[in-house]
Amino acid sequence: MDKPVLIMVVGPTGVGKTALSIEIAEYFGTAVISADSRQIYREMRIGTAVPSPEELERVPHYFIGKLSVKEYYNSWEYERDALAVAERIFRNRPYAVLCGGSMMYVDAVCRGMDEAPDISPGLREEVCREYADYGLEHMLAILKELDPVFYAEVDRNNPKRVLHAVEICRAAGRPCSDLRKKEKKKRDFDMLRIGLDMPRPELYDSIDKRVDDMMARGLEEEARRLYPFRAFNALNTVGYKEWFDYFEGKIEKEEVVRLIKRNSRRYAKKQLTWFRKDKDITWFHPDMREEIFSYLRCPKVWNLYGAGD
RNA sequence: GGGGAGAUACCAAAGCGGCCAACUGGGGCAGACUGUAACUCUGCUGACUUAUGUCUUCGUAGGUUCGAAUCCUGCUCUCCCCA
Repeated sequence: MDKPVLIMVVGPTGVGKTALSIEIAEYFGTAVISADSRQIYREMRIGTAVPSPEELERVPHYFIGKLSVKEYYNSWEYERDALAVAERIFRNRPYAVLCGGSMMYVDAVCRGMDEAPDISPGLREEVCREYADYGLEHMLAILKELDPVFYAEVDRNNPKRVLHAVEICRAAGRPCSDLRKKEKKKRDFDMLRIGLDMPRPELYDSIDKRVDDMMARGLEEEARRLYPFRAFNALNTVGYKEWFDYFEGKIEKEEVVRLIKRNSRRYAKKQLTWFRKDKDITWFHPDMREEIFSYLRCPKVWNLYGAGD
């Protein structure tokens, strides 16, 4: 019962996770660990809605602007790094706040990623080329041979998943299904999961407004600066990739804005789908500050009577 | 006032006698997803309901036909051209 507590604030993009997480961190006198796979890149600020300088002043933040878009990073590394940071915070504080909408990063902390080999750029390229030259059917045949178990369960329409499985099998020298364990990893802290959600029209409206705000603050310029790096995975991101088509004269500027809004809405939906599966999350409307804080002070009572939905 | 074109599901837009509950796109909804994940992939989108089921739809009211979104007539509305 004396374990430290990781307070997690999750939810779709644009609900207001940042503001809440800072309030919570201030209240408990602790720091915010960002679980956002794009705010981690320092060149992407406007389009990823990083906390403002004032907000960053209020409370220590981790994983904001830590990397360059040219650096490779993944959820496995995030798990390792985030746990290390949490441990450091817990050395002299009983609480920490984890805030983010990157499903897989949150999962990495909650459940943990299984061991897997590193994929060298060379191998990745090789597999990509095979796919380009011979097609998905060919890659499926390879996977079937390397790992019949995984072959049976992959989404065979999904090239990315298939290719990645092939990569892992080759790099590991054994079936990738061998590497997957079904249990969650043990963590030496408790977790309190707060989900933020609001009625869909309200959420979509908030997203639209935020995109307009990004436009006003110079998103186009930011994207233009990053255009040379478009091939890096970091730039395969809503709010940036749409611009690249515009820079190449493929679409109009109005269309860019429309697409960013739409893709943000879709992203928000995917996040909700993902987080809904986690039955340990207690959901709140972001305006329910009193309820949220009383839940944080006394989570057991809330769990007893059921909070949120 | 005269002539012409058109009215299709949330929007746009195909269909022009049966294979149509109706192509396609947009928008939306739902879901999958353990090392690229703001990625990548899937399903649904008339209702009831989930089945190779029933019912109600293609401006509206009638008609022709075994059978109509598709043909004919009246009406309503929209658009374009000439006055």
